[in-house]
Amino acid sequence: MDTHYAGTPAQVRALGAFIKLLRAADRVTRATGGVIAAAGLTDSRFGVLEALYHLGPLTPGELGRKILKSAGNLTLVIDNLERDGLVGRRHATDRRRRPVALTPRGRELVRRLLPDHVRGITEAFRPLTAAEQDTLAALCRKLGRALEGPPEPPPSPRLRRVPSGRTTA
Amino acid sequence: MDTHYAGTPAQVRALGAFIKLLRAADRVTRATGGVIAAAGLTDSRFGVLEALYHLGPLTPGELGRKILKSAGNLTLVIDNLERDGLVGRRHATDRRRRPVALTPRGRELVRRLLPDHVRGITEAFRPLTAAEQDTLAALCRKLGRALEGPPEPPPSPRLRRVPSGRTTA
DNA sequence: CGCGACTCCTTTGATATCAAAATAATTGAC
DNA sequence: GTCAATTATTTTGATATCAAAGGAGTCGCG
Repeated sequence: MDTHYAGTPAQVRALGAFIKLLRAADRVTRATGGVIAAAGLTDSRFGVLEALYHLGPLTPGELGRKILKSAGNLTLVIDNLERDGLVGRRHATDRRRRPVALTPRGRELVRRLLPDHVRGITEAFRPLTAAEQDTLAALCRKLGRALEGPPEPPPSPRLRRVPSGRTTA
Repeated sequence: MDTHYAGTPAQVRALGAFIKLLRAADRVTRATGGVIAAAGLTDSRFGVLEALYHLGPLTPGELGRKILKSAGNLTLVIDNLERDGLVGRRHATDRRRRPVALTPRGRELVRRLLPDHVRGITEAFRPLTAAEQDTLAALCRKLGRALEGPPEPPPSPRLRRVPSGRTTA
């Protein structure tokens, strides 16, 4: 849908780019979702499995930061993956942080799906030349990086607490 | 997250573009969602309101095709908007197709939110130059169009039905 | 050693999302 | 006029999503 908004040229341009960006993302997601859906997975589940496949066991907090899901959502997604025997929660020294790891079955599923999934993505991007794909990636990266917000500071030694109220806003 | 996939150069390139496209779309959605959320709306609700604002009353089927939501989802989203007094379902000659229209209150809400929403989008895209925004839009459009699938054929005269079974797959 | 501050994850409540099935309405052949 | 085929929307069931609240666990000050 073209924009119907009557604004400044900068606004019309940004709105047009915004709509087309979201549409393209939606289209490629739908175009490439078949392999995942055929395996009985959802995008979110596959995202969790894929992250664990590439990076090894991760705590829910680490997973949430990697794949940009809220803690509450991840609890449910991990619960369902565990129920299906694709991941397992491990115990660790710090019992607040429970790493999630792939089971052998989960690892095998990702190993089997990834090549087809990647082939599907490559096929979906075929309408763009290699140079166009590089340009698209560079622009998306520039935009995404700028909107990332400042990186979280590394964990610092605890501040001494003061008697009156919290130290944070 | 950079790709960790060891594939052909074309695959690595497409995968990189894919990830960055989805990340950028996610980032701009989150960056621009504040105005909508502050008004107590979700992205989907606002999408419905915005489509009705620009295009006038639409049936759920037409809305679904415009904003790419399933019929079942739209029923719920429209139900909630109707409950909140922002849209109304109308009766039509063909009682299967019930157009949805903005109420005066819904129209006023969109009229009030749109300028701020568009300003937010323009601000979010500021990290890209005007030329870069145009290039991004053109590439996304090219990609999105290619993945659209053939447009639905216009409604055609009914085929004569044959006695044995259905004519469609 | 006790306890408050803080971290991490789970639970809760509401909403969104889809596919599939069900229901309601229309259309046209016989 | 009847009825099968078709169209459009709703309902159902399962899952995903978030924000906020709650529970479990850790840490360091006094």
